Amino acid sequence: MSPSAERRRELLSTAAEVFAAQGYNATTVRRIADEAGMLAGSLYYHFDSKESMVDEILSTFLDELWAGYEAVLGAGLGPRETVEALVTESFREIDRHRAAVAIYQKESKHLAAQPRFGYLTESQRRFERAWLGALERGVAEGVFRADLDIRLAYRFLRDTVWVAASWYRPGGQHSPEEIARQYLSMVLDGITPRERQEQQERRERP
Amino acid sequence: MSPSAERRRELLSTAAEVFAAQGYNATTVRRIADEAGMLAGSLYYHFDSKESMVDEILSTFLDELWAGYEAVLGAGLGPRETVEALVTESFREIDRHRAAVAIYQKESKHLAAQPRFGYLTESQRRFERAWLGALERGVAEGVFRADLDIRLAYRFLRDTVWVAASWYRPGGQHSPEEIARQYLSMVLDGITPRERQEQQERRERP
Amino acid sequence: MSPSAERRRELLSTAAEVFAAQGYNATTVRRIADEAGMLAGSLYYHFDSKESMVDEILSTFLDELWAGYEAVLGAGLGPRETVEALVTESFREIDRHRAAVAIYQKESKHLAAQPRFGYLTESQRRFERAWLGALERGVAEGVFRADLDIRLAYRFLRDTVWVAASWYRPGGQHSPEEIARQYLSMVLDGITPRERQEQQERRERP
Amino acid sequence: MSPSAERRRELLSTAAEVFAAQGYNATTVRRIADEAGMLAGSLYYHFDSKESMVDEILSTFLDELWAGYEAVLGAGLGPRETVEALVTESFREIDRHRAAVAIYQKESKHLAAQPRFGYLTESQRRFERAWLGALERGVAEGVFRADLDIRLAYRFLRDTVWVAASWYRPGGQHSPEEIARQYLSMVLDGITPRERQEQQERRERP
DNA sequence: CATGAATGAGTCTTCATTCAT
DNA sequence: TATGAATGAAGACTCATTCAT
Repeated sequence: MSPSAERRRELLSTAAEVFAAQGYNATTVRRIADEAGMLAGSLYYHFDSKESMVDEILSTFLDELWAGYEAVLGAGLGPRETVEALVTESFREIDRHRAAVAIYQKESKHLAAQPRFGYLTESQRRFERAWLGALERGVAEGVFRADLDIRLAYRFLRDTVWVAASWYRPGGQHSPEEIARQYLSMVLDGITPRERQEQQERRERP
Repeated sequence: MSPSAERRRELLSTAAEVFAAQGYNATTVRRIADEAGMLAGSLYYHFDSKESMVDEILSTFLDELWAGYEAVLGAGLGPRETVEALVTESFREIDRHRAAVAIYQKESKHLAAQPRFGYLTESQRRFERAWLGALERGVAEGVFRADLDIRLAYRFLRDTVWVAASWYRPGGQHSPEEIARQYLSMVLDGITPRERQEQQERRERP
Repeated sequence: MSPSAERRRELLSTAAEVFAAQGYNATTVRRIADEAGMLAGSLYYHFDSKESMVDEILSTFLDELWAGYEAVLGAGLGPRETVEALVTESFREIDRHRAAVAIYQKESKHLAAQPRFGYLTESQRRFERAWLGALERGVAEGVFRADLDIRLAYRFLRDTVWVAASWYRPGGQHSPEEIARQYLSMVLDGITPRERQEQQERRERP
Repeated sequence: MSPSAERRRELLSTAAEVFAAQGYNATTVRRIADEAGMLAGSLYYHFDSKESMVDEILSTFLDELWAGYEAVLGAGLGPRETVEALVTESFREIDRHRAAVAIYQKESKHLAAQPRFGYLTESQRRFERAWLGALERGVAEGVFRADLDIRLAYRFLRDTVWVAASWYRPGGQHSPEEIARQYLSMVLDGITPRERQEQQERRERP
C-alpha cells in the first residue's frame, strides 16, 4: 500500500470514530481535522467532501461485510448453521468495523435518500433476502418454529445483532465469538431453561 | 385542556415526527414550522428553543413511560411475569409515542451530555436497575437460565425491544400486544422448536 | 387631562425609564409592556411604534426644556447670571426628566440621522447659540476669561452639566439647586482656593 | 508583529470605529465586515463573537490606560500635579483610543452586567480610588477648596474629561496636551477672570 | 502536503409589528 | 382596550468548501 493510501486510511479511521461518536451531521470537518492534527482545509487534499468520507467508510465496510456473508451463504450450510454463521460473522464485523457499523446504523436511513448512497438500500435488500431465505428454509425444514411471524423474527434477529455496535468495545471482556454464542443461545433456545419451558407448555396447552 | 395547551401539543407532535424522521440535528426549525403551517419564527411564540422542544417531547414521554413501568414494578409479579409485563408495556409505549421513542434511541446519547438532559441518564439508570433486577431474581428462582451473561442478556432485551420503534408503524398489521407476544415468545423460548432443542441438546452433551 | 391621556403619560414614563436604563436599541417593546403590566401587542393601541414612543418622550422633554430656557434667555440677565440661570434650569430639568435626559444624551446622536428627529439637531443648534452667545458676551464684558478657547469652554460646560443625568437620582442627597451651585462654583471659580491661585500665578508670570 | 496579529489589530480598529459611531447594539457584524471589506462570516475566523471584539477593544484600551495612570500615580507627585498629570494622560488616551473611549463611555454600564466584563467595574473602582485619593490629599494640603462636595467634584472631573471623547477628533486643531491645558485651566481656576472673582467675593461675603 | 484566510449558504433566534377576537 | 397568535425581516453565528501560497 502506498504511503498516501495509508494516510488516507488513517484519516478515514479517525473520521469514522468521530462520526460514530457524534453523528454524521453533528460532526464538523474541523473536528475531524483537529483529531487528525491538521487544519480543516487540509482534509480537502485527501477527500472531495465530508460526504465522500462517509461514503468511503460505509462502502469499504459493506464490501468486507459482503465478502464474509457471501462466503457463508455459498458454503452450502443448513439453515440453522447459516444463521449461526451469519450472526458470528456479524459480530466479527462489529469487532473490526465498530465505528462503521455504528454509522451505518444511525445514518444509513437518511443517507440512503441520496442517489450516491443507493448501495445502502441495495445492501439492505440483499441482507433481507439472505436472512429471510435462511429463516424460511429453516421453517420449511422444521428447524425453526412455524408459529412465528417470519418478518418479525427477521427484524428481531437483524436489530438484535447490529444494535450491539452501539455498546460493543473491541478488546472488552467478551470476544466477538463469545458474544455471538450467547446471542445465538438466547435467540435459538430462549432465556427460559428447558425444564421450565416444558412445565409452561403443559400449563398453557393441557 | 386549554386551547393553547392543545396547540402546544399539536406542535410538539409535529416536531417529534420530524425529529424522528430526520434526526434532531438535521431537522431545521423551519422544516418543523413548514410542517405546522407557520413561519419558523412563529414557533418561538410557543417554545423557547429547538432544544426545549426535544426536551419537552422526551420528558413527557419518559414521564408516561415511568408511570407505566412503576405500575408493573409495584404489582408484586414474579420475574417472568415482570419481564412479560415490561415488554408489553414497552410496546404499548412505542405504539403511543413512536416518534419520541425513536428520538430517544437516536439522540439521547449525545443529548445526555448537556446538564439540561440529565434526566435521560437518570432514566437509563432506573431502566437498567428495573430490568437487571427482574433478570437476577429470575435466575435466582430458576425461571431464567443461569448460564447466560446477565448483562449481555439485559442489553439484548433492552435493545431488541426499543429498536422496534425504528420500524413500527401504529395502526399496522400487528397490535402492540401481539408484537409483544411474539417477541416474548422468541426471547423466552427461542426460535428453535422444542423437539429440535432436545435433539440438539442430546447431540451437544451426549 | 382625559383618562386615556393619563394612561399614555404613564406608559411613556415607564418606557422612558426602560430606555434610559437599557438603551433604546437594547430595549424591547415587550420589556416595556412587561413593566407596564400588559402584552407587547397592546402597546400598539396607544402608540404607532417604538420610535414614536421615544419621539414623544424626547419632544415633550425638549418642549419643557425650551420653555424654561426661553424664560431665562428673555429675562435680560447679564452673561454670568445667564450662565448661572441656564445651569440651574438644566439641573432642574434633569431632576424632572432624568430618564428623558439620559435618553437624549445616549441616543440623540444616532436618532438625529432620521428626518423625523430633525428637531434634535435643531435643538442642539439653538442650545449652542444660547450658550455661545452668553459666553461671548461674557468675554466681551470681561466677566469671563478671554484666554480660553470659547468653543472648548462651551463643550466643557454643556457636557459637564448634562452628563450628570447619568448618575443623578432624584430625591438623593443634593437638591438640583445645590448641585447647580456646586457645579457653578467649580466652573466659575475653579477648584483651587483663591490664595493658591494667586501664588500659582505669581510663580508662572513673575 | 506577525501578519495575523496585525490583521487582527486592523479589524479591531475598524470594529471600534463602527461601535463608537453607532453603538454596540446597533452595530451589526455585517456592517463591520463591510467596512473591513469582507463577509460577515469571515470575521469569525478571527474572533469568537461580536462580544469578544468589544471585549478585546476595551481590555486593550484599559491595559494601556492603566499603564499610563500607574506611571503617574507612582511618580510621587503632589495632589495638584497628580490631577494635572492624570487629566493630561487621559486626553492622550483619548487621542490614541478615541473609539475605545467612546465605547467605554456608552456601553460599559450595561456590559459590566456580564461576568465576562467584570474588569470594567473593577477598573471603575480603581479609577475612583485614584481620583478621590488625589482630591482628598489636595483638600488636606490646602491646594484644593475644602468647601466643595468631594464626590461631586470627582464626578465633575471624571465626566468632564471623558465625555470629550464624544466630540474629539484626532489631528484636529488642538493637540491633546493643549486641550488638557485648557480643561485644567477651567477646572482649577474657573472661567471667571481673577479680578472678577475678587469683586464677586467681596460682594457675596462682605 | 499543509496553512491561512476567506466565501456563501444556511441555521437558530429575536423582535417590532399586525390583526382577528 | 387588551389578548393571543402570528408575520417577516433581520441578526449573530456555523460550517463545508475553496484557493493562493
